[in-house]
Amino acid sequence: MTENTPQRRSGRQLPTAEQLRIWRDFIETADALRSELTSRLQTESALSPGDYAVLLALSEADGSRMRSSELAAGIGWQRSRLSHHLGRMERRGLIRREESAADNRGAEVVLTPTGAEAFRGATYPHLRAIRELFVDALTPDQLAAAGEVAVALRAHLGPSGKV
Amino acid sequence: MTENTPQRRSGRQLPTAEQLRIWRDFIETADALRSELTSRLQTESALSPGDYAVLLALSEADGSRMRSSELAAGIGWQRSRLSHHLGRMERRGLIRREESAADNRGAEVVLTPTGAEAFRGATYPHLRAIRELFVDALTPDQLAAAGEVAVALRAHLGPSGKV
DNA sequence: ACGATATGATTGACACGTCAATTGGAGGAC
DNA sequence: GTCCTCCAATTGACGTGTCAATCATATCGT
Repeated sequence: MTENTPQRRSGRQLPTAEQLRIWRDFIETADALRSELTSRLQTESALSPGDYAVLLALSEADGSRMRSSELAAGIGWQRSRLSHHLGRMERRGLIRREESAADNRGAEVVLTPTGAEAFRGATYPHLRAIRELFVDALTPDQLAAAGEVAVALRAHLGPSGKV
Repeated sequence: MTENTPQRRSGRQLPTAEQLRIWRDFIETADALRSELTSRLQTESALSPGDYAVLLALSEADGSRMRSSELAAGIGWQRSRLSHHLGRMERRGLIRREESAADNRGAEVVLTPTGAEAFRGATYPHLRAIRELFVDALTPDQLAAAGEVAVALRAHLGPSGKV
């Protein structure tokens, strides 16, 4: 337990030390990246990644409005998460909630001018940050490889239907 | 804004649609992976990734005890985060806090038998899950590529010293 | 029409994370 | 010894995320 006993690589089920190192590099780097991007978005635009995802979906939506459940599905969130988040965004004036005409249970989420403005201001710096922190860090080959790795992982993960 | 206007690729600063797709695949997959692993750890061992990190560091420490600030540095957390987390773990009996003999300001974090037991029970399933979800999903080449991508991203990100 | 059930959305409780402010001892200058 | 400053750690406020429970409306079967 305390020594690095030579692995019986006869092939039971545990990753080797090298595989584990790669795993940690991978997941920690992804985290560091997400965290840096979050911090830039926050300081440059006063938006969280969640805010950005919601505003992006809304600004692409017909009439800048969506049914709450469609929005949740579109960005892959649980309804409960969206509901909490919309509450916070509504307090800040980024969105507004209206009753749905078609279904009295439903709610429609509407982009406010304030929200649209915040999104416009955030888009360019955000995309630039992605380019700086991700795209520019990799060679074209590495970028392609990253894409393939992601696809392979997702395929192995997702047959059960997760997103 | 609503049409996909042909990008002036004359090379300003924004990622192309393809680069953006890879970025999203990458970051969302990493998230999905983290989330699935978290969920397994939780259901199989009733531990969060944070708990696991703390218990791992403590169980490797001399005497199963560490100064709080060393622990924070070891797992790369802010002190405040650790403090909050230790509070929750202490309530569950996984660790204990003692005053440091050497420095009356300091605190020592001690692994309890309960905590040691929880960690023992969690280790094997957790490593197996990493193998199943990550290692087994990739060809050896892809695994190596994932490692290189992580290193390149970190290098580009970290010269300033982030972790 | 009416009761059972399904669905859209919200709520409450709680874990987790960050930031800023605070507490209280350590250590140096004098 | 007395300040002043530094440092370890905690605390409070608040945003974020999950899970389970709740509420109200729709909808289906009869």
